[in-house]
Amino acid sequence: MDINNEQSMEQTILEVAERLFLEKGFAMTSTTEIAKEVGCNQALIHYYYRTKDNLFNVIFEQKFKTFFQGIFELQNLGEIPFLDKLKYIIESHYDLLTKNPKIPSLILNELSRQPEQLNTLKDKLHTLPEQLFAELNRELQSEIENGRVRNIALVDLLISMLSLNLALFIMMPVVENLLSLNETQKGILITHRKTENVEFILKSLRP
Amino acid sequence: MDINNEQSMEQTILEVAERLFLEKGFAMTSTTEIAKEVGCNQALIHYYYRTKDNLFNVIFEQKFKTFFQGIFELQNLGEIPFLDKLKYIIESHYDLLTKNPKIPSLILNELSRQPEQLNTLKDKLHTLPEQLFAELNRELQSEIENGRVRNIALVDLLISMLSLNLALFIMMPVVENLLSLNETQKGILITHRKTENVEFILKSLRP
DNA sequence: TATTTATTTAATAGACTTATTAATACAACG
DNA sequence: CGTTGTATTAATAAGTCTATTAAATAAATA
Repeated sequence: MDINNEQSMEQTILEVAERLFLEKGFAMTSTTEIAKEVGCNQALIHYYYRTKDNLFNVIFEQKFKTFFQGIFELQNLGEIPFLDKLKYIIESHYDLLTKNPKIPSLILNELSRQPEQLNTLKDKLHTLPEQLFAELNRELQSEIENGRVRNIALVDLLISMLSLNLALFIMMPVVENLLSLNETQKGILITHRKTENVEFILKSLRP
Repeated sequence: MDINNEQSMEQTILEVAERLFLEKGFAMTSTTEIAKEVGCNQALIHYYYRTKDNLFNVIFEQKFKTFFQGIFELQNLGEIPFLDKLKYIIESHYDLLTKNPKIPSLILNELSRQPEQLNTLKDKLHTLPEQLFAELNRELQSEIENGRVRNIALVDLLISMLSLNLALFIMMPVVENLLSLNETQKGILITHRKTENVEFILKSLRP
């Protein structure tokens, strides 16, 4: 496990902990186990991170940010047509999920463990999506008025987009097992559902 | 907690355990805590159910069955048009989720804890969906050929349906918190998304 | 080199967990 | 009434988990 010649212990612990927390969640991962995988003494975990909670929150906060900032940083889209923009947003979001397939489950599981955490995190996300929403809404209304998109509320559209993208990744551990998918097949499914989701949404928006 | 004058202890334990497992998951619920909520001695849990694992699996299996049988028992639909049938399936599924909003999270969380469990459960679900799928596929193909539905694979349609229905309930704990929804508002959202999902899907299927 | 500082370990306290066992209360029944 | 079987409890073994402390080692610095 530890051919981490050059890497600092502190960093190695963080990485191992991240992997284990993502795999098995907070409750099912012990500092003892992290230490064993790192190949160090268990006290060292506490030396660097004081408490298990703290270690977890360091990781969690980082993942949370990665994730939500990834969703909202949709600048430099400029003046492309609305539906193209939508396609781009769906695909970016899907790509983000593909790169971080286990973050959603982590967030959903652990936020119900410590719901207060949400308020702390809400503040730290000053990347206010309001602006983005407002602009998208303006464009959507314009498309509807011009008869290029059927009548639909932005919030409903966004929930549907989010649902279609997110669900596959949340269900993946079960799907994988149930259908006995190997890595290749899993990859094919993921790639396929990306285009499928875009098509499904755009087709639904036709006037 | 226990004005369970007439109910047997064995049953009370099961019900309290069910509630706690659904609320907080397997790892975060101790037999000590279950006993405390039931108002009995902790040894009694083990007297009736031997191990915590066993108690959990009794509950889990039952929920798993409730859930998947609920999905697949779509008899007596008879000769109604394909799109009506689809609407009915989506709505039934959504109603099932509304009645059991926490089961999906339970299944997703705990199946990754003990993946072997899936094989056991797979066998017990002899309600083979193959027949249903075959029939649905026949009807879908017919609709496509007759130009009443755009070209789409059944499996993709089903995944999209499942995703749209499931995602809201899985995200609900976070959504609820993030938007500070009270029970009423939550109910409104859930009701609204039911019709929205049906519309979103049917609109997408237009040729 | 000597001394301070940072890293790492061994040992362990203290809390909690699951599970078992033996003892007790309670019921039914002959 | 006394006996038998079930339901329930108290006590506790054995293990794990987090966190702390003091000692040992390694690194840095003067």
